[in-house]
Amino acid sequence: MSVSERQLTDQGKERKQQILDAAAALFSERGYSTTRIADICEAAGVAKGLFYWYFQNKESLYAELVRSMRQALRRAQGAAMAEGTDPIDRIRRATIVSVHFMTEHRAYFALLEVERDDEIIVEVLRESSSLYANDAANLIHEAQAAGAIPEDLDPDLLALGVLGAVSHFTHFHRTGRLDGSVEDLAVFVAGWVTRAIGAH
Amino acid sequence: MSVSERQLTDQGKERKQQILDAAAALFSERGYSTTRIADICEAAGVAKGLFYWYFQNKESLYAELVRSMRQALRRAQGAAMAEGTDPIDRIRRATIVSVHFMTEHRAYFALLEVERDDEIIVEVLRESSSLYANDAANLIHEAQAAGAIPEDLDPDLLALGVLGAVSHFTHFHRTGRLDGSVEDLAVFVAGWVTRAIGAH
Amino acid sequence: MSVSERQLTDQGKERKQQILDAAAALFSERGYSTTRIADICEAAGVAKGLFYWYFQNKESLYAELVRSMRQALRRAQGAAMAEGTDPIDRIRRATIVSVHFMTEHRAYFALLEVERDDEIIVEVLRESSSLYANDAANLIHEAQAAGAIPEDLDPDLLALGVLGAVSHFTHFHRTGRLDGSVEDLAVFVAGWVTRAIGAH
Amino acid sequence: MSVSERQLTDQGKERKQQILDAAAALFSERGYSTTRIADICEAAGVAKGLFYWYFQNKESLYAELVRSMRQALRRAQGAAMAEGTDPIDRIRRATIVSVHFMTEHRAYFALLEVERDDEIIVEVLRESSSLYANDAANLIHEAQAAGAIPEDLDPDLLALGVLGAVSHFTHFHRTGRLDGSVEDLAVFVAGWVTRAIGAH
DNA sequence: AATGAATGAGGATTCATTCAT
DNA sequence: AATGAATGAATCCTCATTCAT
Repeated sequence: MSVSERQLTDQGKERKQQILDAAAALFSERGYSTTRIADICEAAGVAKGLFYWYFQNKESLYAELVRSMRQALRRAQGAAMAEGTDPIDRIRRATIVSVHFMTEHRAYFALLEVERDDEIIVEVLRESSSLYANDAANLIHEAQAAGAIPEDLDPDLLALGVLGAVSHFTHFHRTGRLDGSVEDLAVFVAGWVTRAIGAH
Repeated sequence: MSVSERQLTDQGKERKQQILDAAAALFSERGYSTTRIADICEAAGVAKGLFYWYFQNKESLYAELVRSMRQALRRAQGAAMAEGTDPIDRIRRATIVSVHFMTEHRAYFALLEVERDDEIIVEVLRESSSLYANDAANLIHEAQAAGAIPEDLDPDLLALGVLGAVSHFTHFHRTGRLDGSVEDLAVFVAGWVTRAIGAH
Repeated sequence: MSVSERQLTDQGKERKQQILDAAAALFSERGYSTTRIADICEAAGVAKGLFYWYFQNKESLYAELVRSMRQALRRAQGAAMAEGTDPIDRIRRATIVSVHFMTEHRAYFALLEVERDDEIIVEVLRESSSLYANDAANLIHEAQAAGAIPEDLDPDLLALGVLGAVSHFTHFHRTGRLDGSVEDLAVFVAGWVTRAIGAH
Repeated sequence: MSVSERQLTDQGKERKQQILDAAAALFSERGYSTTRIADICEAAGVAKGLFYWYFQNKESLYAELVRSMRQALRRAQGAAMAEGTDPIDRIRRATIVSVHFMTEHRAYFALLEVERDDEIIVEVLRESSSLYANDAANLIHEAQAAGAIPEDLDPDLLALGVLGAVSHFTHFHRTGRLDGSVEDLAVFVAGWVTRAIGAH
């Protein structure tokens, strides 16, 4: 019976989470390739061999980490975009929520910036980011229809811009190049994207 | 005699460049840690031992690659920012030039996105990006003094935003998520940052 | 209470046999060291931990397999050798029976050809083969006394020859290098050894 | 440049042979799977990493060992079979030479009896044995045409018998179950196969 | 009896770096 | 300058065996 088709007990799920958490912390702190499986296990307080009871290998642990984080972010964004009807306002809210979420879970989001060599991981990352870009593009389109954003701007490009802005500003925050409060940063980023997409 | 103080002949410089080029191609294609020194030497057509005649180690080769690329970009930006006197216009020009430059030398700029585990590499990258951010901040400051940008926006944040926008739009281009011409993209990005910094 | 002195219920004996059968099949198919205990348990449909309720370890399972097979072969040979009084004829019969038996239980006899690294396994194998060689040597001796086999041939060498012939012809059969019927093969081998021991 | 396409210098060939010899000794002494690559390197007096300069992995070292030994045996047999014109005599000579050769190089031939799990190795072994069987079959055929061997015996089966006899008797010798001189053994085996193939 | 999680020693392999020539 | 052989630390992963339940 291979790892993936293993049916976990409640205790098993907990153990697995322990390992995931330990890995997330170490990856974001010292990087992916610098973190040894032995380190992860030690941090989680389990034997080295147990790692392979729960995960196929290092890479698949990483993929799982990224996937779970993406889901959480998606939920937060979804909630923010659902409220209100003004599309511009919803983009603003989603931006603010995203900045908060990504700075709060900095350990997890730092993971997105480690090594992007492996095909599988590249795939997961791309998939994960395009979801948000899609949502944003839809909202922008809506806003353009309502006359709130100039029609001559490509909605897909604008959406990528929004996505990139959030990820870049939180990146700067993560790497210690910003010192104000997260609250202020979120508002600033929301303002930045609002202006950038040409909203009036 | 250590590597750094070695006096290279013309032929030596060529040889070294061969290695640098091979490394750049491989790094950007398969990533930093996935590329072995043996691969680089094979691609450059030299023996493995020769690598250490020209470079201290793998890390310092990387640093050299990044540094040389930064200098080239700097020159291009410098020329663009020097022309004209309107600060906003100079930001626009620098943005356009940067987008062009970074997409033209995509192999090199992909290097900036490899994993950032090693302290030295992190340092080189940070140093390299802050130069541009600095220039931008100065221009923005100037524009604010001239009343072309609202005073209540933090110039440093805006500068980071400009830097981030250029780097993420070219990233999307590099990873194949944009299909229009580079010309169009550069103009779009210039527009994006102009609006985002609140220029009127 | 150690494994060996465990008193098994009927159901227990069945379970144990399930494991033995699964192991025999896997060993002969993929070899001893390539077969993991986990594989055996999965094939037998029991949990990994249960293995150690019935067996001391992997090696002793193997020894048990070999021993039980040897006994069965011994019984078959014994019956064949008991009938009739002509020693040469008894060797022929035993040979024919052995070839039949070993080809019928090919899965089991393939086990004898796994690697022989472990001391214990070597011991079991040697013990097992020398019994047959002994029987054969006695018959040959008898035949020599009766003038049916030249006295100048060493009976022990001849006996080993008989043993070897049976085992290698069935080996060739097992590995697919012979295609005729088992019936024919058995007769051929009997003829081969009869001639080889110099019977007239 | 992968291992196989590496062009070795004279010194390199020597080094490689050192490793091969050390491996042969260890394999035959303690078995294939029990011998670690670290052991081989230690015995050969080289660093662990160097192993992979000369060999792809453990398995391919083994295959190379088997191949080289087969060639040597083939040469010896070839010489023996070439002399004289009587086919039966040539089989006798080849048998005697083989027994001598295989007992002299016992370390190498013991290798044929270790682990046969891996596909590649099975292939090498089969290939290696079928060459000899082929030669023998041809000689037997010739002898049958000349009326020296009964026509009703299948020459291919007889040839396998010859092959098996040589390998079994030398196996018994190797494992210490025979104590006479090699000279005597060789003569005995030659007699055994001569009688067994029905020569008169 | 039975389960499946947990342990940890062990071994193969990689690869940056050094060295003799 | 150049070569390619040599080194050995580092690390992933396997798997027999034990343990708690």
